[in-house]
Amino acid sequence: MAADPLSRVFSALADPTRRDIVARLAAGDANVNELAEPYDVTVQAVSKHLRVLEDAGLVSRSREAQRRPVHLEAEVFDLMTKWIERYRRQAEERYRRLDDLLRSMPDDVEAAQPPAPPQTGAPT
Amino acid sequence: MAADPLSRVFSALADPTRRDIVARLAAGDANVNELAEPYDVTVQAVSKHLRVLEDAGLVSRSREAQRRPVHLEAEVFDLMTKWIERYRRQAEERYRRLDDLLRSMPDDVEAAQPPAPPQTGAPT
DNA sequence: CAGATGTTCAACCAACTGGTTGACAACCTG
DNA sequence: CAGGTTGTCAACCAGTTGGTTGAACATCTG
Repeated sequence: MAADPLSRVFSALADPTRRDIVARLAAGDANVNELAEPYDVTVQAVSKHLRVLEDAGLVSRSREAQRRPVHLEAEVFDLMTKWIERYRRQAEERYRRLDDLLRSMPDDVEAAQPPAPPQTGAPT
Repeated sequence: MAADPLSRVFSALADPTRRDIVARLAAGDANVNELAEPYDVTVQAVSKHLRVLEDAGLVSRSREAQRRPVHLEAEVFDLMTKWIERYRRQAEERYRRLDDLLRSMPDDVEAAQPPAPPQTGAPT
């Protein structure tokens, strides 16, 4: 269970059952049995799914008698959206600039090799 | 390789190497050897990573002599952001309403069981 | 045509995943 | 306390994943 936070979150949401659980938790907290009910798997399997979501920081579990209400922690979503938006924007920006460049070029140079778009600096 | 599109995208980005490749492609197209260079794995391994990214619709590969330039397809990002935003918003909305409710309650009812927050309807 | 270069395919392997069953811990309730 | 409810832990299993090596394919260049 090492893996960086971002990998854990993406990985956790890569499973449809897990995404569905998140979707349902967005409507309100629930305990394990309730969550497991609609799926055609054992409660243990759902318990495992919840562990994965918890390790990813997507949910938290409190204690309430025998029950363990599961609560969605929406903040972690930001981690993903930030990552995604960063590179989406960068790609779009690059696209725009390439476009401008092409538009400003004389008509007969079409076959020339496309000059590497000016790097703006983009680490990791 | 069945899996729904959303699972494929999340799954593809769950790997740090793959995320790094996407990050670098945001700065401009590149071919397999170039992409493989910084990592401590064989070119074949990177080729496999690219296949995963391609299956997820995150990149496309054209042909250019022996080379196969890889291009980032940023549109698929929308699929994720839409999913994320939907439930993030819903969770925040629920939170806000619960907050209002608590604020409007008489002081001495604290110990009462929290009424299930009014479901607004949230499928799948 | 004979290389060199760039990329993929095929077979294999260790590690991880999502599922199972069975036992057990924790807690309310009769 | 006995027994039901709720949830987790442990061991196991089949399938997937990320990596390897070795061979093959495709294309430019001498």
